[in-house]
Amino acid sequence: MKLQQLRYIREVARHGLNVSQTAEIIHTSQPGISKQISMLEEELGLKIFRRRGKHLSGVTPAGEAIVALAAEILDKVENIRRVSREFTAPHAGVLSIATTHTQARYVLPPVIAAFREKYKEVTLNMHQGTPLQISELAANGAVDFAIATEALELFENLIMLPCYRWNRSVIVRRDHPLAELENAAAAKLDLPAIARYPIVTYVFGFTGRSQLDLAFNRAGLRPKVVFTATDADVIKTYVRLGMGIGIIATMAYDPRLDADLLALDASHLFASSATKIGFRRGAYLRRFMIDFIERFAPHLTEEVTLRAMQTKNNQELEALFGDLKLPEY
Amino acid sequence: MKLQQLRYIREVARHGLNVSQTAEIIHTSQPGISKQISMLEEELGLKIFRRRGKHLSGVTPAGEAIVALAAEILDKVENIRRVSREFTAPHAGVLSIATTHTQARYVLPPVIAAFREKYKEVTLNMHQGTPLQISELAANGAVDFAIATEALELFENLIMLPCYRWNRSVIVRRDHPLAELENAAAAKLDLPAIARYPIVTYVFGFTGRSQLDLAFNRAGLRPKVVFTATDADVIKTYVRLGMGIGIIATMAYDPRLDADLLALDASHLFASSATKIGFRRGAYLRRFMIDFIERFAPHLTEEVTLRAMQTKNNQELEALFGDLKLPEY
DNA sequence: ATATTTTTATAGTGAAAGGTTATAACCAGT
DNA sequence: ACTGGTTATAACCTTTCACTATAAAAATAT
Repeated sequence: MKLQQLRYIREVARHGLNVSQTAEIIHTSQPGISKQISMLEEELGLKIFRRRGKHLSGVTPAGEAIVALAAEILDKVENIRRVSREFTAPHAGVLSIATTHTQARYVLPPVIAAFREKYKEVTLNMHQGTPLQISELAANGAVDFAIATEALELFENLIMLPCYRWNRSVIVRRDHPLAELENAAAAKLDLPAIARYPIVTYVFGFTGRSQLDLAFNRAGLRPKVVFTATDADVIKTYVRLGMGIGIIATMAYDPRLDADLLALDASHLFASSATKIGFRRGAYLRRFMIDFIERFAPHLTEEVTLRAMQTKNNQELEALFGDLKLPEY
Repeated sequence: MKLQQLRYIREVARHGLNVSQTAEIIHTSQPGISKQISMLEEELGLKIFRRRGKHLSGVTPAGEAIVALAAEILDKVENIRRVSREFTAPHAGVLSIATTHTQARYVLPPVIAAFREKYKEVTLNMHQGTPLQISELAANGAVDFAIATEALELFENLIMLPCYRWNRSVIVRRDHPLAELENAAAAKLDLPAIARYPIVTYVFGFTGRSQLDLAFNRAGLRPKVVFTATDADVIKTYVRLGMGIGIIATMAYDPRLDADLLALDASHLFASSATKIGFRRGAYLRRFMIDFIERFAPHLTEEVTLRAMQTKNNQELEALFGDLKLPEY
């Protein structure tokens, strides 16, 4: 048994059992892969893949178990490499983060700036995507961290650490009727008042959109959502055009740049959402990665992170953070 | 990085950093190992082993982490092999058990007999040793199961399942003063009565000997232990010679073969001990292995065993069995 | 201190492995 | 039945790997 063989079966399983395509992706020849897989099957005395004629058509039950073990092995091999780099070049390396617009645009910039200042030799890769894409990237090991508010919990092999809670604001043009509430008691803004106007907000599945629908449903209201976008910048643009009132994450309102708009705190109307940072269970975290987490969420100290890494499933993880008070914005 | 290289560093680390000796043990040449280790170190860009001149003198901090990961990887490779054998030859294989005299002689025979009946193609290896040796064998993966009453808890990487509780009996010659208690109420036998006579029992560290000392100490008694042995057969032999009274595990008294001796139940005098079966955390258990466990301890069903395998440390494990009532003999 | 034994590194060699290209064989969808 | 895509086989070549022999260096004994 060779590591190469394990790698081949993992990659082939990952890429839809298409050997030729897999060969291209991992820059080797198709016969090489086919041959090594056959040899491994020969050695183990069983078929890992089911075939229909010459084509691979499925994974055998034994194959399922073997491919899963192979993946675990290769992850650990990667961990050996990481440990080595940690010792040979502690402040150099690569940090890949996948995240959503909201985080990338409004939350991460100061964290990233400070991080880069300290770790000048760490190459930073940022990938923007939908919460689901982000989670998948992290679950596959394509990126080190996923930072998002949704979808992270769908992957059992992601360790998610809660970072902070945040609320929503209603943003309106200064000539909008609701603008009169600017100096009134916050309680004056209520759901019926909002539902009276056309709404511009996030697409479903983005930035805690589900919490928003939930609140209206509970109140028995059917708001007129006239436009949805995946990011607050687009939303603000259409609010400016007078298309309606916006509902966005509070941290996406910039008092300086958005001076022409008015933000009305709506934290009493919608349940707050928690943004989380997720990484792969079993991955070895470089020191600078642990440091990044702590910079992003100061309560996630090295000790807390290491403890979370020890957990085996999401139940244990939740037990760990069950009674934690998160900072709330 | 090759699996072979990982194997070499693990073996060298295991065998006191002596490359020549390691080469002999694993049946290969010393230059081969030396070269592969150098190549791996070259690839990772760091030294795994510290050297004094040409001799290996220690493991570097990075090396510690790497060797540990290598061991985990190789364990999983072994698991792949086991999965394969499970599918290609479900009822064939090897079952290696390390245990103490008491278990091997008095408890296991019927279990083993029934097991062999069902799994004729499973080669059984039994190893007898001290509780500590037994635990080490299991912790290293040299055997599949360790069965013992002591020392198993010393290894964090052993999953131990409690099998049954057992008590002690005092065995005396029929001409001994204590023999008069044969038909009396059990309560008549007490610690002072026992402490009055010279005692023949287990060596410290064997078969729950510690429980025995504990009981006497608590009662403020200093029994005269005149002879200690590692097994009940030897103890019985010296009791027959009139050297003193014996205190042995109740299941080690055979009414038929030991008809010349009298066994007085002492379960009310000494706390019962629990015999456990232990196996390596992370090991893949073949079906016949799980079946063996259940035959040995019927309450350890497949489901219970699989659940126990999911635990990550001994605390979790204890939580799982905390409120379990074991069969008691 | 010196000699002897033990241990590791280096060099050279042959067998085997592993990847490559070319090509035949085969399936799947039109 | 044909065609485009996919996998298996063959032949070839380079690299790897383990082996033996031997040199070099430590550790141990004298």
